[in-house]
Amino acid sequence: MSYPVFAVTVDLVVLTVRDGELNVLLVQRGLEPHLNQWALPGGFVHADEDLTSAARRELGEETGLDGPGGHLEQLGSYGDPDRDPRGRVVTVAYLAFLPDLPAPTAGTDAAAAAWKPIGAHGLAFDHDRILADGIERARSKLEYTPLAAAFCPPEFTIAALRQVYEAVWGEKIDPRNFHRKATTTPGFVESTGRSTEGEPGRPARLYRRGDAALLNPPILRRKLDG
Amino acid sequence: MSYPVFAVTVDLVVLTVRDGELNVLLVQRGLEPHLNQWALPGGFVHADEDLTSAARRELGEETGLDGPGGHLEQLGSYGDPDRDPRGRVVTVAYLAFLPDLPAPTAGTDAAAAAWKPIGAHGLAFDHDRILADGIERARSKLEYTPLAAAFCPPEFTIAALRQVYEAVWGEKIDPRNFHRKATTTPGFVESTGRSTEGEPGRPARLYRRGDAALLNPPILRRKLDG
DNA sequence: TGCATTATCGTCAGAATGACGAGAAAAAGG
DNA sequence: CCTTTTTCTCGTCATTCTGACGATAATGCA
Repeated sequence: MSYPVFAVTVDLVVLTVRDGELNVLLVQRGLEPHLNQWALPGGFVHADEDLTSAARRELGEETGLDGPGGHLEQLGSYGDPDRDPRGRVVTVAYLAFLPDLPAPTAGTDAAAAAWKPIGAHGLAFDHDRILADGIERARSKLEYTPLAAAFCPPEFTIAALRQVYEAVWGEKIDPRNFHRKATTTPGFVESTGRSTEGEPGRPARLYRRGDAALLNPPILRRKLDG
Repeated sequence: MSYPVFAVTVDLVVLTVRDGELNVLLVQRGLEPHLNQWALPGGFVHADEDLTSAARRELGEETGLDGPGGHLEQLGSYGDPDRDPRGRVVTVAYLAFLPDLPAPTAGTDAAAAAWKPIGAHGLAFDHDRILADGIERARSKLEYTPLAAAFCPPEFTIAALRQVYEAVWGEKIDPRNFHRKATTTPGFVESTGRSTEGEPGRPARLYRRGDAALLNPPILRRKLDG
């Protein structure tokens, strides 16, 4: 049997919220092709490695971990014949949500790693498109799942959760209506009994992520940009 | 540079509604491995071929076309190291919705092709899992998109559209409430002005698919099995 | 003490939903 | 030809959900 030969990589769209803004983890390439250009972190899948394992490994190499509060899912595959000058390379993109904590560390084949606000970057390969797809997926996921909590530390306030929505969607949300929605939607958040201390304003109750896989009813954006 | 070598295939989850039941297109394998076992249709990606083009080509080889009224989207990639005994094979799965019309024709490397009701098949490779993922995706897509119309011919009645939801979700829906929802949700369906003739009961108005990419508000299932 | 800030609770009108009644318009059958 | 059956379509009504926004609670800070 004869069939074409491919290389397979994983690329990561790692999102976090910093200072009320949605950020993505980018690396400056230390190898050809696209030397010194910014790109999504990623690398080749090893010979005896699962795709998800490869994504988790790359995530660990760049950030440290996707521990509790994080989330990792497959985003999609990209395989245009001319997307990589080295030859036929199919990449399986993964989407990760992380709390703000980690400071990125450049991997072995990267000159630098940094959080960058989402926006117009001229990324290497087809990474601009992969990033756009990841952001759109994230915006949609927040509507129907409790994954906004994946952007938060294990314990968080309703206000912190709301700021995730505001950052990812890029629109202001009424704090009173959001509070009602978050606390009454079954399985979204669970109270820990604790509260914040030392912050300005009235102390806020702390919550952890609930056990629902889907929000019912969902939290819908006002305007759909379909 | 050295890295592992892969083969890349596309596999198709082709769904349609026949006699009020959700059906999937399966082929009986004409080659090793898993000779004579039922599997999802698919094949190797050619040397100079886009992933989506490969999926469309395979769909054409098995069914004839995914013409107007149909829909094709990427479902996800599967790459466990031992998923294919021939070696390291990553498959990119695609999900297709088609109207009932076509009768399947066995491709060159298949002994047979047939529509089968979804349910417990012992499919080759990891195709049981891919099929389950495709069905779950379809159920979810009907909630938030107008893609139920992709299961219908270019002109269809509201009742036909409702039967798609009932088949895919496996639950009965009140015809009167569904009629109100379908006709008032912006961009879901557009009236053609024509009506059915010769059918029992009052003639039904015919509609075509609307131009919305997302349904707002969505059509939510009662029970979430997530 | 008074003020700014933030969290939380309540209220109210409008929209959406689920349950269901009832009429309209055709085929089918005596 | 007239009745029955079938299916489509439009209304009604109570309940729930949403968006807008007022009011109060509980803290830090001047």
